[in-house]
Amino acid sequence: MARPAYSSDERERIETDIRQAALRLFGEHGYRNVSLRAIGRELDLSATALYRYFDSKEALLAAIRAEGFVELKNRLVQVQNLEESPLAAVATAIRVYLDFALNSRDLYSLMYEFDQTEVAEDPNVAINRRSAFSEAERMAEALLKATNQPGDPNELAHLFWIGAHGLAALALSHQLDLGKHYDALVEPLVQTLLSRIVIRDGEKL
Amino acid sequence: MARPAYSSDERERIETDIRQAALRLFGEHGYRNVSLRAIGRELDLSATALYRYFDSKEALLAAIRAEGFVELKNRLVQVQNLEESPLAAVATAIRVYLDFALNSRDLYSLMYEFDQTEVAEDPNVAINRRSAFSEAERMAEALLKATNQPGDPNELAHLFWIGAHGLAALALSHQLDLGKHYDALVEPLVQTLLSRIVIRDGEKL
DNA sequence: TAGTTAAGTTAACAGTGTCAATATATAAAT
DNA sequence: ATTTATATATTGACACTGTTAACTTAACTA
Repeated sequence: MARPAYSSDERERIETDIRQAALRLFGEHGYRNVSLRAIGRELDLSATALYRYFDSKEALLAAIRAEGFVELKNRLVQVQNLEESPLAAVATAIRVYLDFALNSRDLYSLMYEFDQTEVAEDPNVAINRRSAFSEAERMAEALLKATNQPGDPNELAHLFWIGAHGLAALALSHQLDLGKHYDALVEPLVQTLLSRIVIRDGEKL
Repeated sequence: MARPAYSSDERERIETDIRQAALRLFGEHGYRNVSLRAIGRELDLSATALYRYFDSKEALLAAIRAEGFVELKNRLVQVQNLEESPLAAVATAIRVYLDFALNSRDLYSLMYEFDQTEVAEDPNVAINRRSAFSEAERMAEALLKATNQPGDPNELAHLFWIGAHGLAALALSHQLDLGKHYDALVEPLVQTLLSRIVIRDGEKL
């Protein structure tokens, strides 16, 4: 009996290489215009070899999406670990979210692309997306608790997410030059979102 | 010398038919999965005949996008004509925007899809998009004037747009079930956005 | 009637995602 | 050491894609 020629680590490494090469090419030329053959060429593999790692081109895209939400979640977790007050955490998180969207715009675009064959989202993507969002909920919950106010953490988290994503999406679809209007828009947006929370005297933003 | 066999009206009609058939198919199966042959089949035309009306499949998509922004602008204009107070106009406009996004979700998705070959947007799309946005600016300006407050109408309009689009985008990418949370989310969002404006006593929303 | 030309078709091209058949190499079993 | 099993990868093929060039058709004017 034969055993796998590749160790689990090696396999994972190749899988990651494929994801990264694909992400770069998708970002450069657009998902539609990147062929599996082109991805394979980048890694000295044939197009069909990719099928050992992903069921289809669409599945490869889903894997990239899923990993993007993991990365986003990690950054949001880190914010909570570093920031002390819940209020500061939320304000920083919104900036971190925007940095992620704008600096990894290829990845972020793929994560939120609407144009999917099926209305149903890839299950793995959905899980990781919810996992990232739950960090926003945790922050909202902490904020409500700290300010001693009633309110639904889920609803508040949605408001934050809506604001951050709305800003990012407009910036990415050429509707907004964030480089130019960053301070003029991000500040008021954060302030507006936080205005729903009564800030205690002396609390620092 | 021969003259066009089709009148200008007839040509425009066919062009519209193509756009509509393409939009429907794109919505059903996704842009990537709809071939020009499939669009032609729908209209009893060969795929190549479409090239008499659009330079490429991408140009057909751009035409659909452009027309979407015209429709959106028209609805925003209508809101201003019907609503009396600037405050009511803004609140209604946000709901109209969301209705448009959710009821014409295929069209709206195409309008805001990130995945474009070129970073440069189609010029015609850009013009119509700005034209729609300028209606939001007009409303913001009227609102500031009516409440007798300082502030940049452009910045305020951006905040409205960010909120509306952020909400719509999350709803469209499966992150939000607006049918379930419409009241719970749209109301607070509108309130939050309007909280930047000091509302005079007795003014009706 | 002849000439001009927009509208549409057909045939072909290079390139696509994907699958079946095949080769290659490595680890275990004999 | 040789055989055997099997994960990995390649090759060749399939139906289909967007697009172009060459061609046909039909309607208008001169």
